[in-house]
Amino acid sequence: MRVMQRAVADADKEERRQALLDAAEAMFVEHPERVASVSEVAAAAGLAKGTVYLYFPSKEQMLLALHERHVMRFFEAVMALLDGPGPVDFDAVFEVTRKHLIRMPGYLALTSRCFGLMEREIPMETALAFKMRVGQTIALAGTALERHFPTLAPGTGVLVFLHSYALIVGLWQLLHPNERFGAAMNRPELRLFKRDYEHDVEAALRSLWSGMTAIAPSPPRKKSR
Amino acid sequence: MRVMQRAVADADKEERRQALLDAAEAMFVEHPERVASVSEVAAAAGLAKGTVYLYFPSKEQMLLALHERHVMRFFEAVMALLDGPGPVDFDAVFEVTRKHLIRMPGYLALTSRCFGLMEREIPMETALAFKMRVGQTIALAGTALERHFPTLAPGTGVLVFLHSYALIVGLWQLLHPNERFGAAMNRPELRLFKRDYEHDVEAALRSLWSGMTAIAPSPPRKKSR
Amino acid sequence: MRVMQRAVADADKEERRQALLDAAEAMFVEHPERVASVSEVAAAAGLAKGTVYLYFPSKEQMLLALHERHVMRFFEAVMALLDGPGPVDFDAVFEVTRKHLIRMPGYLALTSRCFGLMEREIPMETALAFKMRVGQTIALAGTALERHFPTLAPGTGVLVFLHSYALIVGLWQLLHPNERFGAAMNRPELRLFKRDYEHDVEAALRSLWSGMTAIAPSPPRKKSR
Amino acid sequence: MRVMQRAVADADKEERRQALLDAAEAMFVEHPERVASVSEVAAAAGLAKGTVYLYFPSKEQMLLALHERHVMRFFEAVMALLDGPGPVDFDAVFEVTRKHLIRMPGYLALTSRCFGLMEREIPMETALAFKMRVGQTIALAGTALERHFPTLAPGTGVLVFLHSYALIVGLWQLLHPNERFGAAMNRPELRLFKRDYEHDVEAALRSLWSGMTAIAPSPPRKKSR
DNA sequence: AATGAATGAGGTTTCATTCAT
DNA sequence: CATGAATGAAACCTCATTCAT
Repeated sequence: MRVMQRAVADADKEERRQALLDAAEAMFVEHPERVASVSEVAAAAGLAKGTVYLYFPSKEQMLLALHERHVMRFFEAVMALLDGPGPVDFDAVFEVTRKHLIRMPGYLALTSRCFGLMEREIPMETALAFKMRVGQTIALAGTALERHFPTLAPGTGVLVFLHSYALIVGLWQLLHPNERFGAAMNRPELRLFKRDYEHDVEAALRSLWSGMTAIAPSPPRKKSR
Repeated sequence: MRVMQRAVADADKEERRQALLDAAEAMFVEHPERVASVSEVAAAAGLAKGTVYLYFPSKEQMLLALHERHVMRFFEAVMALLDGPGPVDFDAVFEVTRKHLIRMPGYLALTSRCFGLMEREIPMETALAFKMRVGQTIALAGTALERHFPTLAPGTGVLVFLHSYALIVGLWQLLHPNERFGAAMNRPELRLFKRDYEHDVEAALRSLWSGMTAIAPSPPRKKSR
Repeated sequence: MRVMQRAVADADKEERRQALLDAAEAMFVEHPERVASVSEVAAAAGLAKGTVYLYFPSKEQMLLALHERHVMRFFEAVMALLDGPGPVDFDAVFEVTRKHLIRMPGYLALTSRCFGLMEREIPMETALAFKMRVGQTIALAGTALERHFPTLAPGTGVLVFLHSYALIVGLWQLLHPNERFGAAMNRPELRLFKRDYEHDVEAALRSLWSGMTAIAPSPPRKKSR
Repeated sequence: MRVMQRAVADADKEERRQALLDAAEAMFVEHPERVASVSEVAAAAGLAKGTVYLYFPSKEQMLLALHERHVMRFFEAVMALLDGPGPVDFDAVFEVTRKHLIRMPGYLALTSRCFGLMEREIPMETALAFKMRVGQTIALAGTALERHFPTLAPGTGVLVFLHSYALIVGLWQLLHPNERFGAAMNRPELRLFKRDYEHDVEAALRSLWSGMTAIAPSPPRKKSR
């Protein structure tokens, strides 16, 4: 029985908690189509199954914590941009989005797989607390966004995030590259699905934002990949 | 052992197949948060568990068939509109969308739950064939759409459908009403999530289309609910 | 995968159900100190783990069913005696008791292990229904007993069974032969526990009955083993 | 990490040991239907899980120690009565029994739950030593009892204790009030199980003793509750 | 001595799928 | 064709025990 180094200090424990989330995320990146079992996650973190339950009350709550980490990191970055000194336009926001959301491989897999899935077996109070934390964060970001886009009516900033988020997640589900099909995707009939997800999402978001903010839906100034 | 009337003629068999899909759909409508088990579906169709496997090679493929039926019915309706005699604008398309997609409760639950989920255990050829059929249908609809919206560049009609579809599915996941929270959703901090899905989706689609077709993102002429 | 002969007819199913109870009982006889796992019971019955759940909704309910079978068989035998043509005295009742209760190896092990243990995880309605069935059976036997022991005040016949039962179970727990101690039990200090359970239980019951029925607590007419 | 004051002196250690037993007993009183986990017991004693293993080699042996404490305290009280100056009759002994055994809520729960259960994983020598200590104590009490009940044949005093003990434990298992059934216990079919345990046990013991000592099974002189 | 983080065997239950009837 | 009994691979979670700190 090989026993892992113990996390005694609170900081160490937090680190280990994060390591478990890292492991779970890695499993999602590797196999976006399935939710790893608890033992797999534990093994990936170099820990034993039971140890996971020292850090999370249940598997579902571990996944919820991972999801929250994703969301919060994204909005931290958004807020850093919006509260920062520089000018903010669609491209700036999209840049943050691309980095923290679109290109984070585990993010969308978890998000789309666990919407609703997660809120089933999770204690209601836990689920509500999660929703409240996230809701307030998004509300803040929405308000901040309105400061930079004067055409946004008050209260619609939050909608921009909501709709954009939905579009990103939805498109990912439609288009996310599926390696298993490999060369077969080159058949002409499948052209439709062999799209460049990142490019598409940018175009779609630009359209959406242009509709919502009445800015011109001009094409990106440069190829943005 | 009560034995169901046997389906001998091909037409009877098709009918029974559809009955199974109907049953599966009904289960989704009733419990959008979980995938019914095979025996539940069979029982709901008045058949026995084993019989399902006479009509579908696996559970996953049954769900895929249901999904395909959804998609095809929607696009049939879209094509009927686009190929019909009348004028076509956003509102007309949205009306079809509302009826065949947004208000079909089982549709979105299945779609969001099974994107990717399904492609896992499904034989590659089956999955590809499905994708090809759907892809061609969407391509046709896209071309037809371009005839009615002259501002759409060639090849972008299909994108309108793709992006709209993504937006609808994504928003549903974010906002679809979750009965289990009940009164708790009235807390002010949760205001953000207590939205009117149908109204939001119309607004979001209007914004997206306005961006994509350069039509004016004007509000609906009348309250559209 | 070796598949067991299928039980299709209701009679076959009941037989298989009984076979599972037999298997569970056999495990108790072999290892009275532990409750066998579901797989062990299934394997002992020549079935797969999952099959057990076709016949019992849960492990606990299987054990409860076994317990009920024990109790019912015992009271059937008692009723056969009490309703029979012959005269009935303590010795006659004890003889039935010895055969169906004291010498049934799995009976007492299960009973003492599962009193209270079982009623924890069992649906309340199930537990109540069980109690009601058993309660009525004992009440019947109590009334029948009063017919044969005129000194029993009305309503006390049932108490005779209750107290006797308690005495038997309690004594078994104190004295049931524990093979693991083997020769060590011969140490003089352990003389107290190296009793003859069956003989003791007879003496104790005789004392109890003599007190309850005011019959003479005379020793058995002949060595009763 | 809050570290408890260390127990260095032997007296302190014994005190801590007793505190653990107190805690375990308290858990039994609170939840007679389940055996508390080691960490629950430790927490109830204000100690950490690992500390338990400084005082007891295993959980089972801790429970055995608690059981032994119960038994010994009871027999101490019995001996105090029997060796005391006053006259001794059934009522006097029953009074001690009621106080130290019948009304000790944790006592019977532990006893019935752990008979046999405990002797499984306990080293044989430990189990034997326990049995020997208890055996000698009971033997002493039995002899003392014979001094007060001249009708008891030599060597039968110990049997009175053994059988009484069995009756008390057995009846408790049958009748101990089960709160979870609540109002449902008022159904007429369940009348049988809705007995007054303490009253019943007195009546049963009186019958048993009357049979064993040939004293008259007269009812208690006054309502004994 | 005291702690509590880490372990992992062990147990119950679900359910997609097979196949004898 | 239709049935549903049988299967057994997963999966989650608990908790007694160990041992580094």
